Amino acid sequence: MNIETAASQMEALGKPKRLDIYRALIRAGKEGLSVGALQDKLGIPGSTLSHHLKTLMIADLITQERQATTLICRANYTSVQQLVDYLVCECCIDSSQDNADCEIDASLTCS
Amino acid sequence: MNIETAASQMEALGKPKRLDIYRALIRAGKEGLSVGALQDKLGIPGSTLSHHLKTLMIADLITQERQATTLICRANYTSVQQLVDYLVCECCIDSSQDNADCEIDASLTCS
DNA sequence: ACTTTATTTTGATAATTCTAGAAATATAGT
DNA sequence: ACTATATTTCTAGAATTATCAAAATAAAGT
Repeated sequence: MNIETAASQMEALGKPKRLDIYRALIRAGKEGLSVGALQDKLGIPGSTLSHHLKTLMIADLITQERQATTLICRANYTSVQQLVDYLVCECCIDSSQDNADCEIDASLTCS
Repeated sequence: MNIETAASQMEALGKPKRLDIYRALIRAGKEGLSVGALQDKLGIPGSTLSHHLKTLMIADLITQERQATTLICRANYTSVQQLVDYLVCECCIDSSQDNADCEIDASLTCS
């Protein structure tokens, strides 16, 4: 992971509509969702949705697989994990203090 | 956490310079870094740096504390954790498949 | 070939954002 | 009050981005 990649991924997730799209795909799991299903679910015009999906694709945050005329979109779980790692996994390494009580907790506690 | 907040935080981290600033603060730990120290370390002009810090502040990703004439900046560890939770913690909930083998791993394995 | 369905590309406009020099402000020491 | 240090605000130009209607493309059924 380099900083340009990480920043472009963050940027891709940095607009409410694209974050919405991405989270819908995270929720959808392995089955994914077609472009049309996303369009119905989120109420975004096709051309706009297509642009946003392209941005997420270029950032390697989602994948697409064609099934006849429909395109199935899926979240790329590996890349988001690497992104999160890049963001927080060097916590406190430049600190001269004792890091034992570093406030950041690397284990996510999903509620 | 709502989608506007999450998106604005992602957007704040979505430019290489700001991500660099943020990661420098993550690495610095509780001690934090002054604006001037960041300027020296990253080679960013003062006015540009100040704008970026303001963006990170508004997004609640960092905090600032004045010590005489210098401003100490620190990463807000709580907010980034909430952000990561928001991003991945609803993984697969809309899936009709068995989620047991969901590919996403909620526990970060920092290497 | 034609039609239908699904999605992307084109193109154009509006809006936002990045950047950094110059000037202004804030704080504290002399 | 004056000076020095640290940081922010002002300003403006360049660059990027978001949006979506309309046209184009892709795939498969009739």
